[in-house]
Amino acid sequence: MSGPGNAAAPLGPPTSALRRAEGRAADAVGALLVLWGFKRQMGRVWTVLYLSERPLTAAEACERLSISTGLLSMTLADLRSWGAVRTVTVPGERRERYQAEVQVWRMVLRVLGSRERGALDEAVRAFEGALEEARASLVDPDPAVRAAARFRAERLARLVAHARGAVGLLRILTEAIAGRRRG
Amino acid sequence: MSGPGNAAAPLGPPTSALRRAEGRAADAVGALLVLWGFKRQMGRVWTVLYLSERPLTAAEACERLSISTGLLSMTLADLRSWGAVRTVTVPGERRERYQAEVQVWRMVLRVLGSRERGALDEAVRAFEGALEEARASLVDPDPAVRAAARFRAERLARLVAHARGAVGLLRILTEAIAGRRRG
DNA sequence: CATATCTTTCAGCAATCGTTGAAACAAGGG
DNA sequence: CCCTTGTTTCAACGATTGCTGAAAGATATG
Repeated sequence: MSGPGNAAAPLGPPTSALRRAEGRAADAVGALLVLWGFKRQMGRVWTVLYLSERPLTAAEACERLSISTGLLSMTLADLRSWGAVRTVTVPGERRERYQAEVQVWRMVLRVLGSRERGALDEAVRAFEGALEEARASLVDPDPAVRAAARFRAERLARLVAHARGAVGLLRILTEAIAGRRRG
Repeated sequence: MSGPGNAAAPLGPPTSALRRAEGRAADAVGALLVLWGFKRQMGRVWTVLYLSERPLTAAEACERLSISTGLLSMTLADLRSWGAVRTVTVPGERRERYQAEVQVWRMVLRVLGSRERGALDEAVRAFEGALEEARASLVDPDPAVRAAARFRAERLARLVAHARGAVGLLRILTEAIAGRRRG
């Protein structure tokens, strides 16, 4: 009991064009996720699972991606927290297997609907706080300060409006596509 | 000739509630941009300019943000390359002044329309390349390999479709809001 | 052309982030 | 209960990124 592929299912070809294809796709998704402020490995791991016809074990995924089990474990935790990967337990099997969420749009929108939503909410709070402080200067003895306060209050109000607008747009998008079939 | 505020216009209050408000808003925007894979200082610099009733000099911006002129210069280069900041030259003035793009939506969409567009195009190319390689294995002597190739080819095709769909959605969004007034 | 003022570039340091390998932890099976 | 197998956590290290200060590059002025 040592080879990477064992009992349960005949493993794919150890090194081949298919592996290269997997690697390319995985790196492409990884790069996309990095651009969007996520971790590269989240994209790579998800992709390898997505391109597998059956749930993979940790060892298999590590081997295909050339990463340590520690990193894989942490990355899987991230992915599960976004609902991008599910853990599958085969009845008589000891080790767990991991399976990619295949409904891509739904997954992406769920992330937008929570991560971006949270960030935007926080931004709104910050803008509103800043707006409060700016308004406090509307009654400053110095007229120049009052004028500056007016201007900043107006711009801060616009920032609040924009952030609120983005939240609204986000809600529309997520709700619109929430009630659909297929991913 | 040394104080941060000089001739041209009476400078705002050196330290005040308004400055705190600016700082809060700047940090909030910075955090948002980081989340989206940009540099924090891009958000901070843009915000300070956006909240100023007149274009600021480099020295003023550095002072408000507590960053070096070197960093400011690099950040301004980034911002200009995205069209988020304009350089303004006052007639008899030696030093330049910087002014924020105030049409926020337009600005955001221009960025999405180029940065994300480029990244997605690259992803599409990678997926298509991977798909080619997978298809090469469709004629493998080993039936198991052929089956694996079929599965991967199908999934890769979906990835291509999704990426293309995203590009399309992006184009719709940008074109839809490109022909609008206000930012 | 020399000088003064402002901007950009960049080598080097600082801080952050990513990754491994090993230890701790969990969950059966003898 | 111990041993085996599998998973998670985490300290330490390495790579990447961010920032500064100083030097080089511009540009106007005398």
